[in-house]
Amino acid sequence: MAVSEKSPVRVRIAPSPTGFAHLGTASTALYNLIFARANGGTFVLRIDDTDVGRNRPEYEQIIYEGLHWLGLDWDEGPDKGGPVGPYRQSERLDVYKEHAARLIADGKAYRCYCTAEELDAERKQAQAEKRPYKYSRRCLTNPPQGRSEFTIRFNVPGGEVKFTDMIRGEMSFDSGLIGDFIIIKSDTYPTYNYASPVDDATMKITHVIRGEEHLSNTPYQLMVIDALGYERPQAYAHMPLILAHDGSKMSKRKHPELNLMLYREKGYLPEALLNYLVLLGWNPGTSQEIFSFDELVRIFSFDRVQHGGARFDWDKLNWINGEYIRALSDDELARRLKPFLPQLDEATIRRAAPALKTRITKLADAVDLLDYLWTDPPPPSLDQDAAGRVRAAMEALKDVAWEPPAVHDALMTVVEKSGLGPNKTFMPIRQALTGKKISPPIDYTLALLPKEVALSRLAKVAGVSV
RNA sequence: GGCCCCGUCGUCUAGUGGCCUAGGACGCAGCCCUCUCAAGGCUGAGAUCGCGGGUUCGAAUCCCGCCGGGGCUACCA
Repeated sequence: MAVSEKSPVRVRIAPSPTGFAHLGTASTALYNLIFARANGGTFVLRIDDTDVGRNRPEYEQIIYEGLHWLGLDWDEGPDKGGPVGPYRQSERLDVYKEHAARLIADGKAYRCYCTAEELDAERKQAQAEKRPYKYSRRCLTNPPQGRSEFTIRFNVPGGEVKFTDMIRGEMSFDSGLIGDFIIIKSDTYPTYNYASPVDDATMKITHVIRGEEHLSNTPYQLMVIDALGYERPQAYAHMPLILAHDGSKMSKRKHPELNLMLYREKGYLPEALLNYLVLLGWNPGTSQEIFSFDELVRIFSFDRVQHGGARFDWDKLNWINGEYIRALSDDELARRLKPFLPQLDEATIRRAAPALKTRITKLADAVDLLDYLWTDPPPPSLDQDAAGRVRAAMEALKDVAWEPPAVHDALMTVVEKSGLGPNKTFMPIRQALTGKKISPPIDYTLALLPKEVALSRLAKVAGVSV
């Protein structure tokens, strides 16, 4: 993507601290960071906390945590500072107020004393008459007297609003269809379509990369920037939305996959999640599907971004996560597994790593495979022959080095003597040790357990006392 | 309702007038490998390209209409 030389690239994300860290925030942050790094630009984090009713400071911390987990770190933000701060909208109230005063002085905004009820009635009236609703502009010409509570409305000038979307090309909206919208609420806080462009302009944002839900908001914001006499961002990019698996919009209630922290809890690797997200709405035009961040910085481009929303698919995410896990070294896998296996010491986790690698798709899957190491399974009841083979195995194992290869060799001599397939010997052992029919390869299943514990579990099912 | 965006296998997608009897990936099925489960290898099923009209010698690709989905239309962001 060619970028004009005139000003250094500055991009931003502007999440609202109104709940858990959002998947969409992660996705938008990723595209912004890629673009920033590709152009030697700056990535800004701004907190859009103008909804007094829903914002909570702890939610801001959760956003930081989620972004840090993914490695999507910002250059300027509320916690880091920077040349164009403050970066929290609630701390920029005077900025919005000053700009609003200027707009009013220029006749580009005006106070509105209408009550919510009156506006509601206007809207219903328009609806009943099947007429597209636009604010009546009553307060522009003859505001009601003797009221003290007011909002400030933007005086929409009319005309075409044009801008460049890096994904869709030239966009054009008829602002005659847009009513005078509120820019300052009666609680003195700014609305989104006002605070956002004021901040984008004063923070010298050059490229606005955000979700598609903001495409229709862009003309509102551009009008504000124009009215203030600021330079507009060079371009916008509206990324496709991430839809629920059934094609509907994701909702916090119905779709837990919206919650970023869920992925960490389930054991998705941050780099795998990022890889999946970038593929949801973009492709390189080649068959490559696994990308490092640096690779993305090199090859990502907005002209290969999808225009329509993409459905979230756990299966594909799981596959990608598995690919990343398999690509990890044993040491690294063990390190990442550690928080998921608090019952085990590091050495044990490390010894299990090779056997786990191709068997788990998420880190948390390791628990099912290894929980026999800290819980005693109920002993299965075996028939005489099987119990006999277990006894033979105990005998063969007694003096063997407690490592998978040695264990394996010892067991094979028992298999050979039995004249039966290996499973006839291995499965009873597996069940005796784990209580399950599925476990890591039998040599690992044995060797991961302390030798005495393993032998005592075998003894229990073989009907011998140790 | 108005404005805007979108519509190719179940899902993510390639495709920009002939190379498409529509390609890849995930998932699914079968086979091979194999101590279980995976991983890996191979094979296969799966899309009349939302529908209907045009334009053209020729359309998934261009045009129009319709239908469907999504977004915005808030003193939410």
